[in-house]
Parts: sequence; structure tokens; C-alpha cells
Amino acid sequence: MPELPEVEVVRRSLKKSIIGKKIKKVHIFNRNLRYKINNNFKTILKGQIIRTVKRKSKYLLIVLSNKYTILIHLGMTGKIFIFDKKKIKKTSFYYDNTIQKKHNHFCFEFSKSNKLIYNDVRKFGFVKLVKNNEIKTCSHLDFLGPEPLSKKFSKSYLFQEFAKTKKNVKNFLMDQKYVSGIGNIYANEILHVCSINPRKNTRNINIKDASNIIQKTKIILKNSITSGGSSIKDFTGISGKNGAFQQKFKVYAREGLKCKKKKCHGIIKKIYISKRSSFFCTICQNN
DNA sequence: AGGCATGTTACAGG
DNA sequence: ACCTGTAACATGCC
Repeated sequence: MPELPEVEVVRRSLKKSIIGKKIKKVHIFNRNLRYKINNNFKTILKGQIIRTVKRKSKYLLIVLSNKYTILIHLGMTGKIFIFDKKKIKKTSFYYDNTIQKKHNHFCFEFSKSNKLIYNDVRKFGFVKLVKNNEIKTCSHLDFLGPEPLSKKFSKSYLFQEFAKTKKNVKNFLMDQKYVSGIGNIYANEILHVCSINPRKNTRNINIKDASNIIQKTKIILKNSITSGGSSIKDFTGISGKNGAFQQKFKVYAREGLKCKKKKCHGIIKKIYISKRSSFFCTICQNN
């Protein structure tokens, strides 16, 4: 899926394009996403105005004027497109039509020439309506750990949590209850920059390395957001345009290639940790 | 053909 | 009871 940076890129574009707009019509082409879209979906949404767009972990929260929030998770291949006839560009999905319409699952119509479209090839994503005052305690959000870009995600917090578990550090970083928003790609990238083996037990990580993980996590996530996120296969922004951060990957999907660290001549190796592909340098991450 | 893919979660096993 | 890792979800690509 889109991990935190990709979802944040979408959030920022949505903030610019849909706030203050009224949902005039709702179209559902396929209710069967990860969770079936409720029957009252259209009724609740019709006529509502978009107040703001928030992000929590990898979830998008579109806050409405009627005390409801639209909770969206993009799963692995979910995308949100904004169709705006006035602003069609060469980069737009509607311009080159490279994305199949058969994976469009629902659509909010602001006007005939301005729509939000949810597209998801694998349908691991979902959309739900949650009352504003129930958002924080809903099953998807209530157990989430601190946002990695917040002050709560600090050296002392991380070191303390490291001591509580026997997890390897890669699974720890991907575990949303310890820190929310990091997925497979960024977990790989963070550990490489920090020269830490992904299989290392968190209890064996010293305070200095914990501190480094904190700093580098924030830097990597921020850089990716600035680059428009990572487009591996599926991620694009709301106009269909790819992100660029994948060009900056140091380890992810670089099996057999040379380590990019200065003075390191290691080769990137691919292993599986809990069924997820994991890339690391056999020399600088050999600890 | 079979394996693999940015995620989450229900479940089995320890 | 807690923690951990695995299988499953649906689809397309190599």
C-alpha cells in the first residue's frame, strides 16, 4: 500500500482540491471492497460539505459537515483520483487513460465536471463512515502508536518500547501499535540508512542506534513526502502522476546491486521476514 | 505456471 | 493471557 508518505501526499492534494465542496451525488460501482460498503452510504453522504482532510497512520479521514467522517484505507493498490475538467493535464489519468475504469469502485460527484474517484485493483482498501466522536475509538485507529513525525516518537519512547518486546526490529517498525504509518518499503530503507540488520532483536539495539532510527525515520518520511511519495507499481497522486521517491531507494528492490553507502562495497541481499521481502547490505548491516 | 506485490486481520501455536 | 508468525483476502504482472 501506500505507506504514510503516499497517504500524506494524497491528503495534501485533497486539501487543496475538495475542501468546501458539496457532495451532490454518490455513485457506487462495486460495494465489495475489504468491507462491504453500507447501504446507508449514499444517504449519509448526499448534500454534505467537505470540511477538512486528515491523515492518521495510513488512513485518510475526510471530515464532513454532518458530524460524520469518511474513513478511507487504500490497502495495497487503492488510489484516489480527482477529475476536474477545467484542470485536465497531460499527466492526468483521464488524459492518457492508462488506468482501467473497471477498478473504479465509488465516486463522489461535486459537479458534472468535478469528481472524486476511488480506484483499487486488489480491493484490499475500504471506505467507512464513522461518527466524528467515535473516530478515535474505532477499531482501526484506537490501538495505533504515535505518528513517526510527531514528538511522541522520540528516542526515549523507542528505547523503552524496544525493551518490551522480543520482535526483530523490522517487524517492530512495521507494527502499527508501536509506531503508525511505516510499511515494508520504509522499514527497509530506515534500517539500511541506520546500518542495522533487519533481523536484529530490538532488545539488542542500544540507545544511540535507537536515537538514529528516530532521526532517520523522520528524514526519510519527510523526503518521500516532498518527492511525491513512492510509485512502485500502483501508487499515483490524485492526478495520476507518479511519485519520485522510488528513485532514491537505497535498498528496497535492489537485490544483487551494490550498496550505496560510501566506502561500503557490500551487495544487497533479499530475505523474507514474516513473509515480507526484506533487503539489506550483508556488510554494513551485518550486526 | 507459479511466485510475487506498498496492508490488515483472524487465527493457530507457543 | 500474551505474544508471535502465518494464511487469507483479489488481481495483475513477470
